[in-house]
Amino acid sequence: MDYDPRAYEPAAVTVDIVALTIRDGALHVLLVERGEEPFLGRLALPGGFVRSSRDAAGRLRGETLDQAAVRELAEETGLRPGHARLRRVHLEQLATYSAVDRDPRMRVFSVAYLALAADLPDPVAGGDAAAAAWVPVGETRRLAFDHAAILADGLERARAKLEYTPLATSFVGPEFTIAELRAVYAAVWGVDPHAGNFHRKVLSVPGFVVDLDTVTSRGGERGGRRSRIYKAGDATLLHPAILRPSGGES
Amino acid sequence: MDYDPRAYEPAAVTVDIVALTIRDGALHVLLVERGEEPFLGRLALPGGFVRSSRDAAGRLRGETLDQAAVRELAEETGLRPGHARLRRVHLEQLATYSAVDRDPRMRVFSVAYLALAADLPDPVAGGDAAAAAWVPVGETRRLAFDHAAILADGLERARAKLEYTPLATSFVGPEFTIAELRAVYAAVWGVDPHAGNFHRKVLSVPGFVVDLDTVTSRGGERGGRRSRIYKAGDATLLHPAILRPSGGES
DNA sequence: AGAATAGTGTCTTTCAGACACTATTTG
DNA sequence: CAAATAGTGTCTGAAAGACACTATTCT
Repeated sequence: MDYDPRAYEPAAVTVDIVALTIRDGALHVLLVERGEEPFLGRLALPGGFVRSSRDAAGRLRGETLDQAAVRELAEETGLRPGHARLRRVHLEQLATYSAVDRDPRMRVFSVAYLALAADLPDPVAGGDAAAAAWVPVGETRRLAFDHAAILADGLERARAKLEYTPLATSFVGPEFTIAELRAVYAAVWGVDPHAGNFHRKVLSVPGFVVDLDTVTSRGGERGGRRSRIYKAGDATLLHPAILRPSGGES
Repeated sequence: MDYDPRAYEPAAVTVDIVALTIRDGALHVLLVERGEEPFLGRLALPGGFVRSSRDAAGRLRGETLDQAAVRELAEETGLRPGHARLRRVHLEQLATYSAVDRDPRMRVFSVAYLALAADLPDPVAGGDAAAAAWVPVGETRRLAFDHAAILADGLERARAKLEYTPLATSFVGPEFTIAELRAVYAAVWGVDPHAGNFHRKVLSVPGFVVDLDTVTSRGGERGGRRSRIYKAGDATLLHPAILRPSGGES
């Protein structure tokens, strides 16, 4: 692992974020409109370069990839890093993309992150992005760079992890009903699980949800029973899992 | 995404490989002894810098992360890239590690790969490594950098993917018996699945293995029936999954 | 023969999914 | 009341795991 920086073409490392939320029952992804070349005007995932430098004493300074992802998300949403709503965001690393020609300017390695949130505000155009918006995942045409592939990977990760982790609770507020949780699965998977079976199954998984012994203040718009209110439990893995309806094809 | 390379501290991107194989019924990982500082003499995962440059016409040249991983693996094992035995190796990206101080020399982002192989040769000390060897995963003390954490992540990935993918077939030759497959699960998981149930379960998963309608030339050392021979099927996901015995704790 | 290994039968329990049903609330 | 929503009961079939058993081949 000998190394001389000058022997190598400079490489850059960026983070790109697949930020997902649910609005009006549909899964949305945060996209920015690029304000400069390349791909000027094209929609892209929010992201940016990872910062590192040396301080006056020559010590290495910088941010980790996780920190860079939080910073980028904060910039796009206009929230201060450390804001309570940002701390409730689920953030996890997806994968690193390295095609030599993925950015025409230079060698860029992009580390993709998946961010899941319940209630992030409408984005503000930040820094180098001309505009930003939550876009339904079905209406994302012609993304810049290889961001379509990254988005697809992010969606698949989210869909898979709903099965065996309590990740769905990241999409709802701190208190929620079983129906709200089911709406998350419906939005992410594209199929609405059977209400009765879903209800029983969620309650049967130890540590998935905790009953708060309260009910909603009123039923549905046009009638209906009031529902009990739950919060997320302490399970990190769901046993048994909540399987995708299409997950059991044989 | 504006960028000026000179405004940033140079960063390097490396690949580090968690290469696993099974020897004498035990899971082994490929480790090298570092031939230079930092961590001189310490064991480490094989790895190295990703190469990129510009050609005479100024065009960007270089290798992808996947290509770099294959190259590193080839260097350590002494096989030519493209060798048949290398093409049978399962290679997948694990995660990218970014702690600012993980390498004292400079900012280094390490993209970790998981490599699973049946029959790689004894490693040859390559380039910057003083020595290399297959080490039982339980006997890996004090690895360099953050390689202990990377190894742990790689092991967990391998253990988890044995459940729901036909990855176990990567650890055996092109033709194998059910018992050999079971030995893979035993080595990776640390628990030997029940032979009878395992047998029936493997055969019940569509596309996991294909019966070659032949039997081994002889039974066990001290007696025993000859076993049928199978090859890997075309399934990419196992339905139903082969669950870890401890995977169902509630 | 007896030990060792491969492979099968069968039972119990758990869980997914279908579907019908009860419980409650709203207009 | 009727419609809508929450939540339960019950059945069927798939599959996991325990365990006993049969089948075959070695010394």
